[in-house]
Amino acid sequence: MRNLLEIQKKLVPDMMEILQKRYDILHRISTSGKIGRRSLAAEVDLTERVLRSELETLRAQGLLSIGTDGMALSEAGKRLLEDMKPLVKELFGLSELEERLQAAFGLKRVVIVPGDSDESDHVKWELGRAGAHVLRDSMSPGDVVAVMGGSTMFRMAAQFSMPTAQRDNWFVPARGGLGESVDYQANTIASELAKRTGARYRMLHVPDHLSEEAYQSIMQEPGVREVVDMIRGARIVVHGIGDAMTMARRRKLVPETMEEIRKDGALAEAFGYYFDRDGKVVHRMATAGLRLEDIEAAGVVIGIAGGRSKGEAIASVLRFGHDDILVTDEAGALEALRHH
Amino acid sequence: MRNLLEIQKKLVPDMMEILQKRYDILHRISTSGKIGRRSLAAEVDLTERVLRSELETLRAQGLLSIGTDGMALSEAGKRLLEDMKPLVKELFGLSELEERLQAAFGLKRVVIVPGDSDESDHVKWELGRAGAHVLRDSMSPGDVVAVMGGSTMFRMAAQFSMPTAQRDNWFVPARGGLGESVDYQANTIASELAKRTGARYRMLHVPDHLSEEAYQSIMQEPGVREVVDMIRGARIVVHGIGDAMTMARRRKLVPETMEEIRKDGALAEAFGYYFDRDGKVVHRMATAGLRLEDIEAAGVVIGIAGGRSKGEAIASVLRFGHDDILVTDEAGALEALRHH
DNA sequence: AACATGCGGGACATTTTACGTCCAGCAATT
DNA sequence: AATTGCTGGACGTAAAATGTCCCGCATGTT
Repeated sequence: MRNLLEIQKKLVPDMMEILQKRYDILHRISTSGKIGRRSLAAEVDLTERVLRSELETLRAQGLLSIGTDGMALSEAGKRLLEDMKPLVKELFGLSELEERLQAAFGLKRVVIVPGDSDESDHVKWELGRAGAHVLRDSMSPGDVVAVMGGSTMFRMAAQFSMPTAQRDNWFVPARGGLGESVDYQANTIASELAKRTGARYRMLHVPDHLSEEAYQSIMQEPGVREVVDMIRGARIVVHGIGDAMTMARRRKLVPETMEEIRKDGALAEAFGYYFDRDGKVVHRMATAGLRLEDIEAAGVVIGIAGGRSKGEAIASVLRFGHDDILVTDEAGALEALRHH
Repeated sequence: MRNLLEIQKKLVPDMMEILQKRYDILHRISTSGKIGRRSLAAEVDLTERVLRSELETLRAQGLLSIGTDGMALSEAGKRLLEDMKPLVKELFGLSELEERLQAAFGLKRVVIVPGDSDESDHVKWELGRAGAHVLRDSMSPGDVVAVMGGSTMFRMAAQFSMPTAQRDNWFVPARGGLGESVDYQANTIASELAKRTGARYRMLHVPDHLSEEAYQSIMQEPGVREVVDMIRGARIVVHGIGDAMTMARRRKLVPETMEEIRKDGALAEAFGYYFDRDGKVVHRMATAGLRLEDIEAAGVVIGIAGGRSKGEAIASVLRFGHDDILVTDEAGALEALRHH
């Protein structure tokens, strides 16, 4: 956050969008030569009326010359486009990257924040904020949102906000307790999110890792059963992405299991599962939380992770193919693309 | 038009305003420490509701921490303000200049475009565009607008536009013919303005300079009389500002008169009158057009002139004291202030 | 010469957003 | 305990954005 552009993005967050839209329009006119409003609208994918408003402001700025036979750039418009050329990459570079990631992994949406989470804490927080933003956009009244734990999710939750409180939204932890710092527990994060929006939440008071029999017996508990049903029916799932080995260690898996998943080529971890480089699940276990089939059934799955070091893991989870939205940083995006 | 900022101003013209507003808010919070919404609204001169919307977006950007005991900057907010410090002058330098000019000459409004008209034609056109903008803002339905001639006025008219055609506006030439290029005639400019907006216009088919008897007789003509009455009742007057001697020559004044006004210290010319450095009128003559008393009676008087070389003339006319709005460029503004 | 096409721009109903206004609930201070 | 100042919710109204349709006008085609 040092140069003018970054400051402007902070103070006028809509600016980039508008800037890009108008640049698109000018650029399209530039390449098309004389063109009419209707055909232009189709090309830049705006409704006729919206485009018209844009054209009016562009004309008011003296960038367009509009005649009865169509419109073209004025001299000032041509000059402006020329002057912009060297800046386009700086301005819209991330948007291009977003589109490439989106196409490469068949995602619905990609959001990239500038920087590298590995290098700077600031970027980590920005990543969280971007994630919060995306989640907010994705939510509708009545939604149940299942969230994972982790430091990224924590930073997301800490910056979450809703314009108006939605009392009929539910936040639930996607999985049980992990024996980590309490701040990073899925339970904690679900409650934080709920608190910050006036929504409601449920807690899942079971350990994440269960033996089969313990699983069967605890599922008999009505208080648990109820929450689990809610979790498994969540419309939105938000999760971080981690390195497989680091997560395995943090989960305190028994050495044999660790060796096993390492042998299987486990590379990434997400929502409690381990994935190899092809996005294949190499390890699964009984869980009271969200299962793979619930992920597949969920309406919107949002992955949040950044940093060059996580790029490969991100690519691996995306290959799994059930994420709809990815929120990452520049370094993570580039690295993920490299492993495509 | 080379750097990012200039490009953004072109493509997103409202951006600077928003940027400044939000910067103001942050800055005020910064100096006030913890402060409430109502008192802050009074300080930054916004209604409570508008301020509230701004605060919401600022908070969404993570720049504010709002508690039940008031608001303060978050760490990110403080850092942003710190990062902005070196850029403030570049960003809002002209606004400060505008305010200083406004205060110095008791104007209602000042608009300054960057650059120097003497140096660059581009600035001349920008000056015209800014003038057009100001005029548009000033107009209300039913207004009669009297315009002077000159190249600046020409560039203003050429870029004038209205969002929606106002059939009940009138454009009239403030004075008669001047024997200059037809493009720069007040008549031509009035008609151009009318044409560009769907408004109506009248022409004044008399020479600007008249002997007393010619004046008396021509005013008997009903067609003339009618237009003259309209001119003299104009609510808005738009004029350029020129160097006295240059204009005298262009007007082809007889040598004796020229010598006379020179002796009187004539320095500037505007709406057909000559002013000395104190803003005193040093020469007046019979005119079928706008008279001084009409200027004084007009609701809005807009002066448009730029360039370092015109700075002194601008100061002189502003001293006269009947202009409400000044549109100039950076060089003209600085020079005018120097002669204050 | 008649015609069809595509153009900008006017018009208007409708949706969406912004805004002014008032108030409830809360925390700190008097 | 009362008061003050704070945020955030609520809501009707004003204003802006938008979808939709149409008209007159050039231009190129039949």
